[in-house]
Amino acid sequence: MNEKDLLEELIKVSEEDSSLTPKQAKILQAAIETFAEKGYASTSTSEIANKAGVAEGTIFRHYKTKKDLLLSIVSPVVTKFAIPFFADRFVQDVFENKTNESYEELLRTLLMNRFEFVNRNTTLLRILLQEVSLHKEIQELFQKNFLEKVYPKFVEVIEEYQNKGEISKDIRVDTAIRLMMTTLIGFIITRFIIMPDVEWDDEYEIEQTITFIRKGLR
Amino acid sequence: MNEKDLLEELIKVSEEDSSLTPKQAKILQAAIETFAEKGYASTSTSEIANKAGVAEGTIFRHYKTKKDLLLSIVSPVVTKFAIPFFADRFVQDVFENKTNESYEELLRTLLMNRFEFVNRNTTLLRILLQEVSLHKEIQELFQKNFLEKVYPKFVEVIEEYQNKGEISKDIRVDTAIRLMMTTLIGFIITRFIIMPDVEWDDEYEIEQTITFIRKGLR
DNA sequence: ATTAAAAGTGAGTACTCACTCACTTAAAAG
DNA sequence: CTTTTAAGTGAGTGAGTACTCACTTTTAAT
Repeated sequence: MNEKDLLEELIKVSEEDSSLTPKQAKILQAAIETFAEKGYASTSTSEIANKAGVAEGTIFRHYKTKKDLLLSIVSPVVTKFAIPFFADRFVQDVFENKTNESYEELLRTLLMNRFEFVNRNTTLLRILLQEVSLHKEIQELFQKNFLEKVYPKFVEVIEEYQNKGEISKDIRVDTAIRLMMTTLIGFIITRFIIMPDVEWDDEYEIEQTITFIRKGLR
Repeated sequence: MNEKDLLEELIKVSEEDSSLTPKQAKILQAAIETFAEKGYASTSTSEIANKAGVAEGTIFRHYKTKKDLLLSIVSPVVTKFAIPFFADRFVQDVFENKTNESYEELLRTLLMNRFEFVNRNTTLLRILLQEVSLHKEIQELFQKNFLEKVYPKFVEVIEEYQNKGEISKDIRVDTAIRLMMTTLIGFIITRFIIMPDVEWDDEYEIEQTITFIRKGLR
């Protein structure tokens, strides 16, 4: 049901201009399902072809290698996960001092934003987490996006709210970023990857997580 | 250099009574190195045999299947990571109300204890993290150890310190455990797996992490 | 010294792997 | 309608793959 959602999202994302053929979409869908279930290395191209209802050669018409197929799935997830961290209008306003809102609102927006993203793309995140440690191409993508897009913005935020007195000046900026991010990401991974089957009171957990960070850094 | 440490630790652990032959130790060492580097599925038994200086058949003399070899490496890590969470004497004292120390000391002991363990066994943790999502045998081991060994102890701790007024009673016990654990584990994984190459002021980071949790849950 | 059990070997087995290529079919361009 | 380009096919290929087994060597027990 939400399989379609994520595929649509990927289709939109992975090929900026050119659109995919129906068979190519089928290949992506089959690859995503199988990679998530058995891992990249244990998935054979013949299995993907079978599941997609396509000849094996068709895969290699569109993707030079099997690894190419993996990267075409995983790369847009990395960038999409990093970039919109700060694409939200409210967040941009905060950065440009257009609001006097406390950073509680910033945290909430940030967390809910990424929460929804992962909720819609759990399968893709699972593949990403499984493969990131084995493929340096993915690691480099991660590093590039983090260093260029996410990290500098976080430094701004922390420093600004240190000046406003909402974050303690006793804590180093890098340490504050680390604590904030591991709490946010730790929550999302626990919620969707480690324990997706238990019943979650999402609203409550989100609020408690925000409070935890606020009080922890104060 | 610390490769020997971890192997020795594993040897002690993996075979409770019987000792390993030299060749079997070589096999384990080679398997650990290669699994960590390329992942379990992309490592061939012939490669392990080569690196260990052993005939391929020797591997299967000691381990029924390749997966058996993986589990013999990973299983003791799971239990060793979970059990001594509370094996430390001080921590036991705390549980049995033999001390009036604040839970700041509990947190510090807990964190430093696990910090040192992972420091000595980073390679093994890397393999564990890589493979846990693909092998339900490992997942079950995890779940069993967590539910039986770690979780109940954590419930005790949280409730006790809620009564002592060091942890807010407004927060659900499960939520407090989640926030505490993701912060601790998030730090350790960031420190040793994600960013092992940057220079860390470990003492500082440990203290800040403890302060963060304390203030966050208060 | 003899026997029995365990450890070690490496060629062999049946099978799977990612990838190729000569070819057919469909779509787009002129 | 004709030509060009792209999409799709599937049998074929050589290089592995995990694992077996008949055999040799080493160790331990009597």
